[in-house]
Amino acid sequence: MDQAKGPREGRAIGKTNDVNADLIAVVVAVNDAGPCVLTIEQGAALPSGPFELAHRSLQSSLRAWVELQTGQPLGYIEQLYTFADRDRTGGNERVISISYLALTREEDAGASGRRSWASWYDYFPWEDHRSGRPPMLEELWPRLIEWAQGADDGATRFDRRRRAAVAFAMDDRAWNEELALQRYELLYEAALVEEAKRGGDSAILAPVPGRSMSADHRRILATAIARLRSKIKYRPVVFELMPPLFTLLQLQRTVEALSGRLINKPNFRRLIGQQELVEKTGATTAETGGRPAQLYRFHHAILDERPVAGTKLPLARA
Amino acid sequence: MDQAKGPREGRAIGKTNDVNADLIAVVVAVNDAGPCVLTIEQGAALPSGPFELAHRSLQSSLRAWVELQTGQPLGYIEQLYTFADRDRTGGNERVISISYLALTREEDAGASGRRSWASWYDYFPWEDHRSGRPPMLEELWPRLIEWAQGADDGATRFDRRRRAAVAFAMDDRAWNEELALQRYELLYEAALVEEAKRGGDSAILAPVPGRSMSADHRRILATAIARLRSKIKYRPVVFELMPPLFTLLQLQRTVEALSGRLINKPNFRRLIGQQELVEKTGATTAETGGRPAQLYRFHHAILDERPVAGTKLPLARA
DNA sequence: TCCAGTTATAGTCAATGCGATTATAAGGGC
DNA sequence: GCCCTTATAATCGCATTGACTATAACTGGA
Repeated sequence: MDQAKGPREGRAIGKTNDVNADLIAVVVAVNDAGPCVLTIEQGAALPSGPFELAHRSLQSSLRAWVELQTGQPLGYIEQLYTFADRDRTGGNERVISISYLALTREEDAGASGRRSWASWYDYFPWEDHRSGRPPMLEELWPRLIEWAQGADDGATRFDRRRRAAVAFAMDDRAWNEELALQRYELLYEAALVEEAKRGGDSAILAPVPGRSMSADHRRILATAIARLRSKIKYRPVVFELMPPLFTLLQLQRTVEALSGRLINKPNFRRLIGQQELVEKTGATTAETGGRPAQLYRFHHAILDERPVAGTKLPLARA
Repeated sequence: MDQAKGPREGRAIGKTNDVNADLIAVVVAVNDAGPCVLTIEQGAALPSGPFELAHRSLQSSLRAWVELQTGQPLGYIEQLYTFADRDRTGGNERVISISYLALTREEDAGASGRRSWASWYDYFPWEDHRSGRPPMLEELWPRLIEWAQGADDGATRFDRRRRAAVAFAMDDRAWNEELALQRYELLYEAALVEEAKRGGDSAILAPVPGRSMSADHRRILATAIARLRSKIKYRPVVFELMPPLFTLLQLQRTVEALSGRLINKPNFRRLIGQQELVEKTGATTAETGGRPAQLYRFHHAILDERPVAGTKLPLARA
C-alpha cells in the first residue's frame, strides 16, 4: 500500500486539487413504531462529520464519531456512495461526501441533545405498503402522468411515462420495494418534492406529501433504504437490528418494516428454519398475547459459512 | 444541493483536513482470448487520474479522462469503492481513492503508448474454471491449511480453516465464482501473494502463481470481478461488452468468460429467450463453423422495463 | 457424393423452490 | 367454558430450472 504509483497522464503537476472529505451516516434501527433513522436538526438532516486525518480508515473514522455522538455501537457498516458537489461553497473548495449505511439497535438512545430517531416513512410515505397500497399513490399517478405529458418530444413523453409506470406500479404492475431510490429521483426530476425547488426552479407545484431534508440527505436516505431492502434478501443483516433474543414473529415484523410489505407467515418461518440462521434458546415469552412463542438467537457460526445467498426471504414475487 | 449543512459536532473549526482525490478505473472488455482489463505500465497498474475540480461530477471526470486516454467511449460505469490510505506519502497529505468499474468493447483499442489489455486470469489464475478446476488449486489448499494451522489459538485456527474452505471450495464444497474478492483477501492475509510482502513482512514463502500489481490495484481488480460476476446475474450489463450484432453462443461465451465457468447451453438459450432481452435481426452468420447462427441485437427498450431482476442467468447452482 | 464433424435450435423430464392455504396447538380474558 | 389471540406444523400446486435428448443445417474431407 505504500508504493508510489508511478507516472500518470492527466495529472497536472504542481496543481493541487485539494478537497474536503465528509462522512454522512444513515444509521438505521427498527422499533415497534417501524424503521427509524438517526437524524439531527429535528429530523431535517443526517448526521455527518469530517473525515479526520488521524483515523486509520474511512470506516473507523465514521464508527468513531458516530459512537461518540450517539453512545451506541454500530454493528454492520456498509459504504453507500461517494459524490462530489461543486456548488456547496461556491468557491474553489470542493467537498467529497462519502455516505454510509449503519445498522444498530435503538435501545438506550438517550436522545441526547439535538439527535432523534425519525421514521423512514415520514420522509417516504409512499414506500409503506404494509397496510395495503397507500391511498396517496392514486393522487400521485395523475401528477406523474401530467409531468410525462409535459415533455417536448414524443420519445421523452413515452420514456417518462414508462419510467413512472414501472417505479410507481401504474397500470396494474407489481409494486417493487427495491425501487425506492428510483422513485425519489423520479419525483425530484418531476419537481414534485420540495428539494427540487432549491435549484431555482420557480414553476413548481405543491410538493408531494413527505418530509424533506436539507441538501441531498433525503436522496441519501432513499439510497440506504433501497440498498437495505435489497440486501436483506441475500445476506443475514437483519439480525444486526434485532435484540439478542427474539421470536420469529418479531423477526418477521422487522423484515416487513424494512421492506414495507407484508410476508406470508408460514413461508417466512419455513425459510428461516431451512437455513440454519437461528437457534432455539429453549426459553419462551408470553408477552405476545396468544400462545407463548419460542425465543431464538442468531446462529453466528453460520456467517462465514454462507458468504453469499444467505438470508433468502419470501419477498420474491408480488 | 447548494444549502449549508448547519452546525455539526465533531467538526474542528478552522482545522483543514484537505485531501487529494484520485479516480481509479477498472475498464473491462471481453474478446476471444477472454475477459480483459485496461492497464498501464505493462500490466502492472490500473489507469488512474486525479479528480479535476473543473468537472461536473466524479463520474463525468472519470469518463472524460478515460475516453481521452483510450479513445473509447465507456458504456456502463459503476462506482466500486472509496478508500483512504494514510501511508501513501507519509506526511499529512492524504489520498482518497475512488474506484470505478467501466464496461466497453475492445475494438479499435489502438494500444496507444503504454496502455494495453491484459487478461483477468493472468492476475487470478485460480479464478478460471472454464476448463474444469485449475490444477493449481490442489497445490494451494495445503498452503492455506498450513496458514490456518499457524494461528495462535484454536478458535482462530478453526476460523481460518473454515474461511479458506468456503472461499476455495475445499472438502467437496461447490465453487462460488462471486467470492473472487474474499479469495484474494484471504491469500493476502495468508501472505501468499507478492503484495503482502511490501508491508515489511519478511517471513514470506514463495507467492502463489498470478501476476501482481502495484499498490492495491490487484485488490481493486478483484473487487471489480466479484461485482461484475454478481451483477450479470440480475442486470443486463453483459450487452455493454457485446458488439451490436452477436450470436447467442457468443453471448454465452462472454458470460462464461466473466463468470469463469461453463453454462449449460440449452438452458442459457431458454433463459435469454424467455426474457425479451434480445431480438432477432433476421441476418445469420456462417463464421461459426457449423450451422449458420442467427444474429441478435440487444433489445434496448427492455432496459427501463426491468429495473431489477433483469438478466437471470443459469449460474445459480454448481 | 456421401459421411463425419460442428454448431444451431427445439423439446422433454424431473427435482426443487416457493406461494398459498388449511389444520392443530397453547396460552389469556371474559 | 367459550372465544380470542398467536404459535407451529403440514399440504397442495404452480413455476422455475438443471440435466438430457433429438433434430436441423452447414462445412470439409474421403
